[in-house]
Amino acid sequence: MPELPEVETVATALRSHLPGRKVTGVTTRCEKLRRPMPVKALQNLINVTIRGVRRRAKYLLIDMNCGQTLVIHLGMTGTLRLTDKDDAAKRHDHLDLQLDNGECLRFRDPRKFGLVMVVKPNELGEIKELGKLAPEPLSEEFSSDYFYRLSRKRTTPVKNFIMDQRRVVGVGNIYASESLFRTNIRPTTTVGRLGLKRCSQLVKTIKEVLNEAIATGGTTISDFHGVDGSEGAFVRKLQVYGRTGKPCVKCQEPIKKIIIGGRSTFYCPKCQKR
DNA sequence: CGGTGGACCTGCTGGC
DNA sequence: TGCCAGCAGGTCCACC
Repeated sequence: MPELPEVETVATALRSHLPGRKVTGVTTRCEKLRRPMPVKALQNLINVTIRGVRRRAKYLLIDMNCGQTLVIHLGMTGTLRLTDKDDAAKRHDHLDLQLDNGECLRFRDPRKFGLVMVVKPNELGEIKELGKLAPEPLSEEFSSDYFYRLSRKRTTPVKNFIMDQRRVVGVGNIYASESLFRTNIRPTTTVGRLGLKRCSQLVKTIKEVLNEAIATGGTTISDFHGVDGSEGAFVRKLQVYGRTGKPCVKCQEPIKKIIIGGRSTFYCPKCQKR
């Protein structure tokens, strides 16, 4: 799925297309994703103009002129595309917003782990999904001190910790493995045992990896792509993710794959220390 | 509260 | 060639 860089890539693209456009029609083809499709609230967006597009964590926030915000989470397999209004919808195209320029914002999500909500912006913090979110990883609030303080006495593996959206948002399974590889930290390491120096390196590296991924338009694994269908280029910079058995780019040792917290995790057993 | 494991969905693929 | 277990970028909830 889309982790922060992929969502940011989508948000940036939408920002240059959507603001000022008026919604002329809404079509829903699915009753329930992670939550029930808010059909009525979506219908109320007809004839409303789009004010702007923001991102918070892995959520896309499309602010409307009526004072409502359309919240979309892409889950594992969600995509947003701008299509021509005449393009026939395919299986798993769950939501269309027709626009006044003849285009259509189309949300597709085969696995239905995504989320569509319509809320008032001042209620964003009260929504369960958005209320408990941690600082943005690219903000100053996500600092070495913050990380060090928060991780003391925590016994969870460092990989789980950096993927926990209550500690820092936006880091998912790919960038977690990549960030730990670059800092030579083994994913299984108990986070509370990392010293300030390694915490500091990890924080810095997470920012670096996310920024690089944003700069290259994200990572395309199977079905992520930009709103125009383009593919993310960060996939070519992956050093451990999905490289089981292949030589480590630093030491040639075969990359190992293990399961942590139910998720595939990749690391170099020689470079990455406990 | 903290940590873990399963559930939620559908589609693709690797290995027999 | 064909089948199916296993796996997929996320989040939530129940349980210890």
